Amino acid sequence: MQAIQFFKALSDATRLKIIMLIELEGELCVCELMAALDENQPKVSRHLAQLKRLELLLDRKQKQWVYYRLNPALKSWMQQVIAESCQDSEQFLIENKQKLTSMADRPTLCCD
Amino acid sequence: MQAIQFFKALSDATRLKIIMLIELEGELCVCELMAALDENQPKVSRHLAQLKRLELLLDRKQKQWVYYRLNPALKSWMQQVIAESCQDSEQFLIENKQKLTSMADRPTLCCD
DNA sequence: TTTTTATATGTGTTTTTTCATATATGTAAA
DNA sequence: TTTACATATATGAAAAAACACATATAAAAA
Repeated sequence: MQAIQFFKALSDATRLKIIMLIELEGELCVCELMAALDENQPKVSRHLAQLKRLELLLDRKQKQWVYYRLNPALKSWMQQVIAESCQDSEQFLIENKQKLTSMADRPTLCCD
Repeated sequence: MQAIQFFKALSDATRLKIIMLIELEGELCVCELMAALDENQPKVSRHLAQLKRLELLLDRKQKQWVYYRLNPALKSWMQQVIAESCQDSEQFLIENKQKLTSMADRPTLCCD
């Protein structure tokens, strides 16, 4: 992936928040992202599909849930950008982290 | 400036190239950017105005030219992002660097 | 099997972004 | 002053992106 595509992927608030929340949590499924972002399912799903198509995210299906994680094959400067911008965006994410934590019936990852 | 605005600013090829060329050259005026990018004046000017409004660039007038440079007040992670993406974009910029170098009647900076 | 929950996608609309053309400003030289 | 040139801005059209709604698929539960 080229720099320009990378920046385009991060230039939408929904996608940027998805990337940052996954950076913080390691892995999140669609319904967790819906709760954290307080957005409807098709909207979240579409942005995830775009990020997957661009190979920023990988997905993995477990039972009825699809979990998304950052693609470890991302160029390292891009991984750094995600980590650094995330550190600088406490305020940008504060509500979303709160909503994720207080989500009802949050699926558990512990048991494969 | 927040991360989202920063990524939006870099998400257009013309703006990204402007930023990268200025990173490489230190300072460039509108007519040099027109030559390097092979784009018309209003287009270059509009993107420069946007980058200046976002405080990514500062400008300075000398004779009839307006020179643009990176704003040194930019957060350091943002400066790093510019430097790193620039290093990773040799191919993206190769024609533009060539066109800048071979520009006819390129204004000189030496004499204030 | 039927129902429920989770996720994905097709379609039409709205919003945002980009761009070309026209116009304006400011400076320097004639 | 006028003119010429470099640069800046305004406006409307076109293109691209994001959106909502409806529907489709798939897996789990009843």
